[in-house]
Amino acid sequence: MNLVSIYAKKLRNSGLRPTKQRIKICEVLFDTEKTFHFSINDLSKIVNNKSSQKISLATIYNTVHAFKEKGYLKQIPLNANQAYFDTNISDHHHFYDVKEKKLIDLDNSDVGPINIYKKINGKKIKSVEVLVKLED
Amino acid sequence: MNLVSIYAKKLRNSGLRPTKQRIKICEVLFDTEKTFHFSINDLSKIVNNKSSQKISLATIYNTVHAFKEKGYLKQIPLNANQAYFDTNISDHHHFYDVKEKKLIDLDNSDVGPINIYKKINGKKIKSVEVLVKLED
DNA sequence: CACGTAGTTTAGAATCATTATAAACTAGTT
DNA sequence: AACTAGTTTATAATGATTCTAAACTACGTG
Ligand SMILES: [Mn+2]
Ligand SMILES: [Mn+2]
Ligand SMILES: [Zn+2]
Ligand SMILES: [Zn+2]
Repeated sequence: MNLVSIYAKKLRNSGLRPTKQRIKICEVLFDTEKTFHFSINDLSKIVNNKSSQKISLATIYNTVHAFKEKGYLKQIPLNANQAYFDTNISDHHHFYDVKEKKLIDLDNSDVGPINIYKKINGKKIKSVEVLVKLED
Repeated sequence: MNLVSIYAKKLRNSGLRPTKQRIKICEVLFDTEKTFHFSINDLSKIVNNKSSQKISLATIYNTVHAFKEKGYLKQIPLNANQAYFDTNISDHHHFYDVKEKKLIDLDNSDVGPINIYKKINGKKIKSVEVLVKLED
């Protein structure tokens, strides 16, 4: 079974039709050993440099939102003028190099266990994300 | 010594002229027992509901940036369509209630010690911020 | 107390990431 | 083949933030 049919199946299983746009975006996002961080603009450039059949920016937005919704991507909490996403969907954290404006993964094993002692009535914890800002 | 002259002194010490706009913004931000979270728009409304002499939005932006620069305010790392700031400048963390879109302080004492084992060459840690997302 | 100047405020314009719109297109079903 | 819900797309709209440049002001100097 080739990657394209794996992506098609994955999309169908999520209730998303496996269009050629979504497949191509899957190839860029998931055909790689390493995970990576990207903005919508980054992704648009990567995708559209790969072939002459362009994918519109609107579709990139739609797809990233859909993939995030389905849990295939995570958005990184960060104060920047654009949103950053992560193909690494495991529980993990980030260094943010403020000067270089660069994100670096901090695996869960790179951070000691995090204990939250405060409880909020009727709410449960959905995620715990640590942002470590770096300076020189 | 009244609050206004305390603010004036604080501003002068930071190299900022104590204008009536900045003093008024200081009063809103710092004349209170409790710290709080706000967006630029929140602050603009609060400030301008207090008196008939309005402060322009540009000045609110300028002042918040200046105060953040000087360390009198912190920006909260969060994925939202506008920036959120905090008058609580102590080291602390946040709950984010995703449904209600509400931030809740998590004091340092509400979170166990956080150990970062990974090192980045030539960089040192500037801050460690935890965002705990809540769901029902 | 003028005066000069750097710093500040402001209205309004510009920017730009993101979202909305609605028409054309297509995957999957009958 | 025909139908339909879902998708893509160009384009417009939105809205937070930043920029601009002119008017204003705090404050040191003579
Ligand atoms: Mn980028
Ligand atoms: Mn608000
Ligand atoms: Zn990551
Ligand atoms: Zn806070």
